[in-house]
Amino acid sequence: MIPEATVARLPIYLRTLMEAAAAHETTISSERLAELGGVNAAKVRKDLSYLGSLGTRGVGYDVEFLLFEISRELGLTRDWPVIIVGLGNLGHALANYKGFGARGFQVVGLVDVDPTRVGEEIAGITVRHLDDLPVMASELRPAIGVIATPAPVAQDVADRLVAAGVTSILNFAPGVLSVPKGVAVRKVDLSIELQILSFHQQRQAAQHA
Amino acid sequence: MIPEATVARLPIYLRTLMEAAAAHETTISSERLAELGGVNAAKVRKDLSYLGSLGTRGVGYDVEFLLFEISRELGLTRDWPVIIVGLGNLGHALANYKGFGARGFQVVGLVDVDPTRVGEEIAGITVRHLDDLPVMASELRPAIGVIATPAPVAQDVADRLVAAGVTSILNFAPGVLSVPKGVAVRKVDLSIELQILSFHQQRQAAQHA
DNA sequence: AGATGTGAAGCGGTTCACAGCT
DNA sequence: AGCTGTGAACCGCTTCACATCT
Repeated sequence: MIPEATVARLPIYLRTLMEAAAAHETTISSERLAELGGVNAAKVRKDLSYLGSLGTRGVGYDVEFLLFEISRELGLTRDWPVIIVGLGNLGHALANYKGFGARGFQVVGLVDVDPTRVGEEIAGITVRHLDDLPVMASELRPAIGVIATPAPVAQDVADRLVAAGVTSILNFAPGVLSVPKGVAVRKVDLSIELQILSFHQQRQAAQHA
Repeated sequence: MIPEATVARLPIYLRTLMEAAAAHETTISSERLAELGGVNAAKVRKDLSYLGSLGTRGVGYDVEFLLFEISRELGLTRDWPVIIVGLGNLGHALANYKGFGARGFQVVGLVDVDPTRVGEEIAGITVRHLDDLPVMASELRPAIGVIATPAPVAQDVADRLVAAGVTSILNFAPGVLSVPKGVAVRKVDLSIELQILSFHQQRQAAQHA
């Protein structure tokens, strides 16, 4: 089984390889891949070895081949329909975010509870009511749900998404979500990141005192 | 020294404690704190022990006291001026994000290169040009820089922020930033998160096949 | 009695160093 | 000769289990 930490780095290799491909490099060493990706070369080799024996000793890795293998491993050779719940500041920005659909993530549905927002069209998609989720689920078969709601309703939204068959959730609301086993949750929490930076900032300041 | 992993969890305890305080609980056990924060009780105790001996055996932790101690450790007892660079979709949303300033993070400056955006007023702050950064730095003394630009210019922006005296960076642009030692960088990468979810989604699908 | 604080064991991930292949 | 693939050492974090204190 591929370690979680490795999975989290595969996207980095993917991006790095795309840059290499764009620069017309056909082959790449673990050394160079590591340098471009900001990691250690041994780690690159170990990570890639989990996907199989993909390189050629004495030569390196074939850029195109590796791109394909990683894409396949990450499940990026197919499209994943995405539903965004909560269209405040952030949800709006996400709905309009172009790079979103870039690699196979297709926003297929937008959901909110605010009656003034329901019916609005954002990035070509009409916002529907949270209560419509079951219907939308059978229509759109969403795989990934993005929660961009205020914290207090995030758990309820998560429950509804899970009930609608979503098994992957990207949560921007602060707080812990509890979901059944088999449902993957990734959390993006701005205020946690800022607080971690604050800690470093304070330590930095203490050193200069 | 406090382990990095512990620092990353302190904000979670902080939020949990604020909920407990709001519910008028005056004392809390590691068990309960763990449950609310979605972690293990032994971990809570070990984490908190790095800040000192803050609890009372047989009783638990005093909510208000612990709130203060964690806040202080994270450097949240003072304000950190924040500058946002890049006011596209995301930067805009960030500039308007209220919860941002909630705990001592004050957005003091907005920067872009697009002449059509420079001069625009967002959330009461006038957008200035990237070239003004040195001047803004001496005026505003920013501690934290938020990069919400397209990937290709992120490194240049980071260099300028560092030159302007910023020692903490929150980077929303994909890719690796190289910064001098002593500068802290936290990365928030939407597409990496989605790709990790894609991996789980694919594994999930494989299991149900 | 009850909950903290912590040595020690356990675990996952990183890094080293080199055998093995081209 | 050169670079991959990988066993083994290492490291940091997690978890256990219990001595310690109120």
